Amino acid sequence: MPGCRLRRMHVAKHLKTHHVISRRRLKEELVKLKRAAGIAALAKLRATNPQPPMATTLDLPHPREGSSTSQRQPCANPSCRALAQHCQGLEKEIKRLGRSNAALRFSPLCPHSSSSSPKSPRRHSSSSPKSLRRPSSSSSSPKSLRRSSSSSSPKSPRRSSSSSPQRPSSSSSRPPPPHLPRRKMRRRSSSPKSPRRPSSSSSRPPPPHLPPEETQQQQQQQQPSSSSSSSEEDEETQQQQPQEPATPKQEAKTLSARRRLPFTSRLPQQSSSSSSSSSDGKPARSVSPGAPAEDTKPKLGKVARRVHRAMAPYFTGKSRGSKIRGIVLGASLDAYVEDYGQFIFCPEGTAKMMENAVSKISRAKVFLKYLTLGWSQLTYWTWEFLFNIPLLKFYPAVLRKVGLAPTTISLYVGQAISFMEYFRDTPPKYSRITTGQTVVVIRELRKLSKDLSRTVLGHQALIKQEKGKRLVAREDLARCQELARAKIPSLLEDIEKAAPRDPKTRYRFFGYFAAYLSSIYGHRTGVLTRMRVKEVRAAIGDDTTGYLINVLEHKTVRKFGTAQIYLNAEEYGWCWTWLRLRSRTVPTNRFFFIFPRPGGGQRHGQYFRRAWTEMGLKGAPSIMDVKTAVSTLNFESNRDSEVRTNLASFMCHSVDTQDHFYALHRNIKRAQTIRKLFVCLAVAEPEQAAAAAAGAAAAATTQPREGAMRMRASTPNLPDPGEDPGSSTCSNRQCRKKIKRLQRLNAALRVEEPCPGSGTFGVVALRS
DNA sequence: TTCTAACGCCGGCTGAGAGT
DNA sequence: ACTCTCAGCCGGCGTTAGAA
Repeated sequence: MPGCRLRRMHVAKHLKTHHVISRRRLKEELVKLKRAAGIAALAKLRATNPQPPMATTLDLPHPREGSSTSQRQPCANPSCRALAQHCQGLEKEIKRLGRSNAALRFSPLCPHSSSSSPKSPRRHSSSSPKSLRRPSSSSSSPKSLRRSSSSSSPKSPRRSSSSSPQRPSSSSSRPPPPHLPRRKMRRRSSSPKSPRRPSSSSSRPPPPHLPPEETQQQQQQQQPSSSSSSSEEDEETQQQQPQEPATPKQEAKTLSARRRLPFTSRLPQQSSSSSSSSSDGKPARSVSPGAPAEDTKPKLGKVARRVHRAMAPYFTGKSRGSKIRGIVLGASLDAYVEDYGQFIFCPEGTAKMMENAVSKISRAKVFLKYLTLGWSQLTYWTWEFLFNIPLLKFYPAVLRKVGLAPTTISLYVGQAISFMEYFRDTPPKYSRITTGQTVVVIRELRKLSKDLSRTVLGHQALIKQEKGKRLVAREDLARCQELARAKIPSLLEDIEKAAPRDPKTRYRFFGYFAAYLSSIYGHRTGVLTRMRVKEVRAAIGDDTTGYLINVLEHKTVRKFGTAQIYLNAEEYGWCWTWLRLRSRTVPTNRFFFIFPRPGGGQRHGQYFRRAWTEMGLKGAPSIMDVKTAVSTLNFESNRDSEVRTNLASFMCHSVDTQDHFYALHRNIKRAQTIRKLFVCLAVAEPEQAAAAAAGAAAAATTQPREGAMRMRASTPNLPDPGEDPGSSTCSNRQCRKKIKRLQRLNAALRVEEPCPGSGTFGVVALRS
């Protein structure tokens, strides 16, 4: 007040002492002071660089305002500045849309401009009322958000879009938000020939997320869409295109992709028709149901297709990696994901584990990106987008559609669960999603994961089947050993003759040495690449007994202890020669094999393949293929379970694992033998059938699982299938009889007679 | 009938090879 | 450098059988 220099806390009380001013003036002054205090508080808050960034721009100089605000300094927070710019863009967009809306409202082609009244019926599932709560707008305060959500009845939930923040959600003057359910109702109620309403759709803001009821309905309505619906949808998506929330610069690279986001995309088959229909305002031409090429592909719901189109750009291109890593979710989400990354990051882990952690973060980003599709970026910070169960259900389907293998899809879902659990335990400060909702999301993801596991099992079987096609032959393994043994000494000589740091000869030696050791022991690549110099130097033994190298760092060290490599004197001599030459290469680490990066697994594999080809052996197997071959030979050659176990253990995996993943002994030959036994069971005399059953049991034990072994252990009278049945000294008469029968049957089956008919072989064999 | 230990299956999760 | 995908252990949980 003029003349008043008093500074005290209770200004309102003090002003009452100024009896000369009117009540009205007093009120005005108080409002001014409150506003100034509020703006000062906002500026103070902005200075702290808050996360999530402030939605209000009240304390910032506004371009349209005059000197009153221009005196204030612009915010130093980059997120706030970006936000302010974004808001400006949106305001422009609103203006532009307002103009086009006004133009269309008075257009003669818009007979339904009045039909967009809020009274139009809407259908909404009431299964998840919380999910129907929509964040209202970008610049609306949290209060307004709550108001809009609470004011809208469950039956008519609505969200004002990011592009029209000023519009009150209950305003009857504006066109209603484009609720797809309503659209569906319209479709049902109107005849297929009814003209569509470009005005309402064009002026409508885009739906910020996929409404659950739509996804459900669309899931149910998988049949080819009618011409009107498809064109309508198409037109709407086209018109909503410019209203997609802005994304940071990294996403600008995928701008073209973003333009194909759900609700912003055109269906490929419909693009031409849509443009024509929207231009002349007539219903689009019908699309032949059989015409689309997509009919031949695995079917996805409409929503899933759209989401797939939005997600696909992140999974395309030569390098699979870089795209999903570059996903930007906005300041609030990115900050949270960063925290999550710090949580899963293992500082003590290997380089590989760190890589895996990076991938895991990226997958969490994919999950978030997926759920945020269609939402305004300015409302991400509420995290309400997470609670979208119907959309969640499409997650595996969309991942499958972008070309991920079942195992990877399972991993994606599993890591989404991990992320959600972290979210449940550490909810972001401003999250509006309740713990109950988080639990529901996790439960849903677990269900998805469980359903996927069935597919994964089938996939694993297929993978193993594929491996069978490229199984390395026993002869090739033997030849590999022979050739590598002959070549390695000369390679070492070459290294000695070559320039000190010449990598060419060195890598050839690595390849041959890896081939040699792998073809003998079938170790994983990691055992060789992680073998340290000191471990080779510390090998146990001497020239007469040979040398044993214990490799400490490998994948299954916890279960099987050190991986062992036994070398004879000559082989160990190669190692010493290499260690002598190794120092000339200026090694950067303490591993026996030197690669640019510690480990260097993939390079090792390349050198191995190169050596394999140089030796003139068949195919181009990986080291894992050789491991598979060695495992298979173990199963085929060793019927003694103890020997098998020992060999498997030396390869640092269990017999079960070997049986499950590696050993390809369940081949056609074995199946043929078993079939013969079945045929015998069917056609032979009861006595012979019993013997055949015993034989079948023996044949089946070529895949001895632990259970089977236990079973045998509990029935000591039965001979081991590997040993000669006749050698059994069982005192049981019945048993001896049985064994003799078995002997006869085995002898009969050994007669390799052609089997022209499916059922005749057994008979012929038995007769013989 | 209930409790408990043993056993085996299967899901979860991590490590690592392969590919780009 | 990063991701995809396969490999493979670990632990939870259901089942079974023996003991109380």
